[in-house]
Amino acid sequence: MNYKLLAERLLPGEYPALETFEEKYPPRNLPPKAEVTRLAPSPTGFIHLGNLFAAIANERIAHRSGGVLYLRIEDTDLKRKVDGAVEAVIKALDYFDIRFDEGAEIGGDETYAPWYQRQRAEIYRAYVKHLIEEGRAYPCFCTEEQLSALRETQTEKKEITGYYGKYARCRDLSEAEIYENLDAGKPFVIRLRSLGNPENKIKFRDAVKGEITVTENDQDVVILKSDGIPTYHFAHAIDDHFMRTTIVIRGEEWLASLPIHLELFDALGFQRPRYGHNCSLMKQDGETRRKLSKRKDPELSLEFYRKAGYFPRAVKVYMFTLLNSNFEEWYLKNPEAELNEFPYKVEKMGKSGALFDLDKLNDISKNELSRLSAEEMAHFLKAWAEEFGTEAEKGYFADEEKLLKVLALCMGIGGKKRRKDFTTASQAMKFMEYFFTRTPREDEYRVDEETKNAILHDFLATYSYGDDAQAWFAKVKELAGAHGFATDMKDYKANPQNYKGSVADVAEILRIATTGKANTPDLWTIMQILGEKEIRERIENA
RNA sequence: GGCCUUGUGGUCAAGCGGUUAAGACGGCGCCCUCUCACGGCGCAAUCCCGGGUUCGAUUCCCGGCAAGGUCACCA
Repeated sequence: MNYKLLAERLLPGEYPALETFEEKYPPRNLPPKAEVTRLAPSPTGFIHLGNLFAAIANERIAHRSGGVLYLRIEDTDLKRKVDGAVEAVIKALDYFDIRFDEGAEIGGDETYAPWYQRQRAEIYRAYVKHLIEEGRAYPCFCTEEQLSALRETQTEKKEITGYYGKYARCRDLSEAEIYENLDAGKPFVIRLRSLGNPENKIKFRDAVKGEITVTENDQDVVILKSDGIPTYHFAHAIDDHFMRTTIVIRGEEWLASLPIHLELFDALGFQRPRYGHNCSLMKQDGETRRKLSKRKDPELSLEFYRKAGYFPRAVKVYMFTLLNSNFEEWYLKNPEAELNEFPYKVEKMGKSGALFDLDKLNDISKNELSRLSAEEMAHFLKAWAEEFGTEAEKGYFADEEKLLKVLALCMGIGGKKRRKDFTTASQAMKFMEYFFTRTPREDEYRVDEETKNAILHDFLATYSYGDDAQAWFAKVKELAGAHGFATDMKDYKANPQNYKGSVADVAEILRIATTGKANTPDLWTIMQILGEKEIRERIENA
């Protein structure tokens, strides 16, 4: 068979000599240990935790080594395209401090552009043509129906499904048959003529999994679709070669197609990049666990965290704890250090899929939020409220002085003890609510109406806004004693039968009367912020 | 089903032939305390199973089992 002629018929026209691509996209001029990594999403615009997980890994590996992180868009499947998706991806990752050095819609060094695969058609086709000329690729005229029929019979016979060996019908088409099909105008795809044998096991060193065994590929996979666009596998080989990727960190769902990629790199005569397959995030689902799924699990979406008002750094810290097993210990020892100072190691990446643990994230969130200054917290909350808050909540930011006071109180900023009352911005807004509006009573008084009224009345009678915390509490104690409540907690615990209750119960009445809640931060401070007029009004109406 | 990966408390995990098997989250209890939150102290809870190798296996080997992934002209 004259492959040269066939190639010309299949992909007519002049293509640049292959060496010109090598020259056009030369090896990068980087320090010896620098790694080039990438993120290669398809333009669906949906970016999720799994993406972020991989993004952080790739970003750290590139930037810690003085290398490059770039963004490539895998838009070979038109069905997946969504407008504005690329910007959405960039924005979403930027929220977590992940910046690309170059890539689609980013620019940077243009040497390795374009970053949209659809714009790289010429390169792919040149190589496909070359493969055809070498007899390593061939046209396949099988229809979708034929292919699914094939799959069915294979399944029935309990054989491995796919296009390989004796089932690769078009592989051994005669020259005459091929031209006959072509002349008839039948659509075709180009398949790789695989030379592999699944009996052969290859030892492969995965950067995160370590030594693994892979089975040689024998599938004649499609490399060029009937629309003239390459499949992912082929584009991956070409692009990661010419964009000079040194290491590919991707989800372990790709492990199964690794044999294909290895064969492709070899067939093209390219040096393979290193690969690291990281585990996927799992979720407990009844008895079993499964991969977090886009349809069932809202917490997979990054948007979920933004809406709820999780602090971006908190999500990132959580990702780090899952990504590198020694991160948590390091962070405990270096609480003041920048996240980027952490010595990220590919070898420290987990080998098994971790269950996504919201409790853990929440704990981290509390801690991260408690590290903020009042100003930083105000800034964060304001940005959140503007986008997601209610009208009332937006109003909290009108009186900045008061807001900062509230925050200082809520978080104990400036004081001896930090409070950790909330994990998200939306919780924080709820937490601060009673400072800004009179909220409906959430907790009920645990004393009868008469006692309550008497206590509130007497409290107001002696209340003085100018009292300091100690003087204030002394009065509360006095009030407690006058109404038959214990003033000393120890004594109360020893002899509860002697009293109607304790100062704690009296304080609770005052607390509910002013805030509507039985549990709040320090009452005296709250009263100081609210102001005398407001306190009196609230208590009188309680 | 074939192929691949993984298997230490409820969760994330350290561990690399000899340990009282770290630590964190969660749970429980106590202390602090006007409530809550914070903080401090403490408790319970783990090496998937079966064979080897070895004086000794969580650790090495083999075999099961279980879980996950993947088998497209999607990525």
